[in-house]
Amino acid sequence: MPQVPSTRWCPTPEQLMILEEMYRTGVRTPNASQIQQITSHLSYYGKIEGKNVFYWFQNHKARERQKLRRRLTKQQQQQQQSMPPFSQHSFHFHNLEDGHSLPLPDDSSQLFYGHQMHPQFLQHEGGFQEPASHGLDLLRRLETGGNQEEATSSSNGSTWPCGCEWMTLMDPSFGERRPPPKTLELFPTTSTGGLKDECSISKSSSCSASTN
Amino acid sequence: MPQVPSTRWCPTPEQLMILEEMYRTGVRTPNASQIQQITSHLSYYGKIEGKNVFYWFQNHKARERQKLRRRLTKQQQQQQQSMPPFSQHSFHFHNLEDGHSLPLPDDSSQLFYGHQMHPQFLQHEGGFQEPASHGLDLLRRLETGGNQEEATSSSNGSTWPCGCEWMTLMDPSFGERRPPPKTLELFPTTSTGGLKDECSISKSSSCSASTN
DNA sequence: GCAAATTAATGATTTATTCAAG
DNA sequence: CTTGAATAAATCATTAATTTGC
Repeated sequence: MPQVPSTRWCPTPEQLMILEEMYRTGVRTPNASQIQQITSHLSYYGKIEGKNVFYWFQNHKARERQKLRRRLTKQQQQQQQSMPPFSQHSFHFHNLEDGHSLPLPDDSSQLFYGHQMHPQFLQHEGGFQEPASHGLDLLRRLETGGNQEEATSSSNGSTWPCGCEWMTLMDPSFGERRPPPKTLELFPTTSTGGLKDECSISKSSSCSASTN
Repeated sequence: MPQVPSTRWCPTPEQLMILEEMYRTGVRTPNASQIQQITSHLSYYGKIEGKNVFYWFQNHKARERQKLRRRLTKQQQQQQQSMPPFSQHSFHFHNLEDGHSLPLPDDSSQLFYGHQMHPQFLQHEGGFQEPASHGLDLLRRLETGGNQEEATSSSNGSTWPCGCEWMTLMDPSFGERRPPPKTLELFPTTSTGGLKDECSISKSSSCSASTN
């Protein structure tokens, strides 16, 4: 019996395919409600949570970029090697192995691209016998119209589309796995122990308690 | 009237003082429920959200570390300058301006330190006439005992103490500010436009759709 | 004294890096 | 070795301090 519930999400092929298609279509950094929607759609194909979707886009974006970068620096290095050894300095300071800021294809918006997407959208050869239409029209609705947020940002007004998050979990419906019987680890692994702080209550705050 | 509601959180002096004291006491990376608690405690002194607490610890930790790092590198440079110019090479590769991985005082736990804290804890000279005891015993309860999570992690089992988050906002009670009438900016500033993707549905996933 | 202009702090996001499961 | 998860670093952006000319 599956007594070790496997700690991390394992995407099903369908989920993966849809995510990749969304990425190809331009989705890079979906915001909270978009993630919510994507999650519920993908949950049709298997267990999934919002954070999985979030992390997936983060990682995929980063690693695509990384792939590109490696490819470019490799090219550069080959060019460098094919040059006379004189011109080999001129770096030496700054980017020694990673090319810190290259103009790479990034997301250009917090929102989905509005441009017309490939209309065939995953309908090429029907890789799965799953009711692909199910996830499909939902996704399409995501991209074209049905956003009803943008005025429903409840608490603050700042949309805070991403970045941090927790507090209340979102979907206690999908997963129902019990926590692994960890032994209440107070000092997980890197117990540097001695606290050794260096902070100082430097200055009292600036803006006094105005209701703003 | 305050028609421009100010987009970002401005901590009150009390909030700031409490946060700094918690930091000094060893709190570095509180997890979701801890942030929840801290937030509700601090909300006594003014409007605040969970993400504010999260960001505060992130930033404070990072900037303390940065301060230390700068101090150290400055020392190093001075030492370097007071040396004969022979020994000036020996870096040149790796950390050229930031000392990428120094053994700095970091958080040593996801949880609060259990060690005995200064028992006076903010009770030195009563900087504020606020009922300081209010936030105080609450904080103390945070540090010593009253965690009832660790078994209440609802959805997945992974505590996922931090990192990302959104979906459902947590405290719609504190803030009640309307969203600033932003003009629905679809392409914020850096409209790189062309999408230029480079992705490839590289490989189908590994684990098939097991319910796990 | 006081605003406009500049600079410094710091709240909020994004990106890079690291860890660890499989 | 791939990749989900998490953390740290870098960056952006806004607000407060501070300076400067009047």
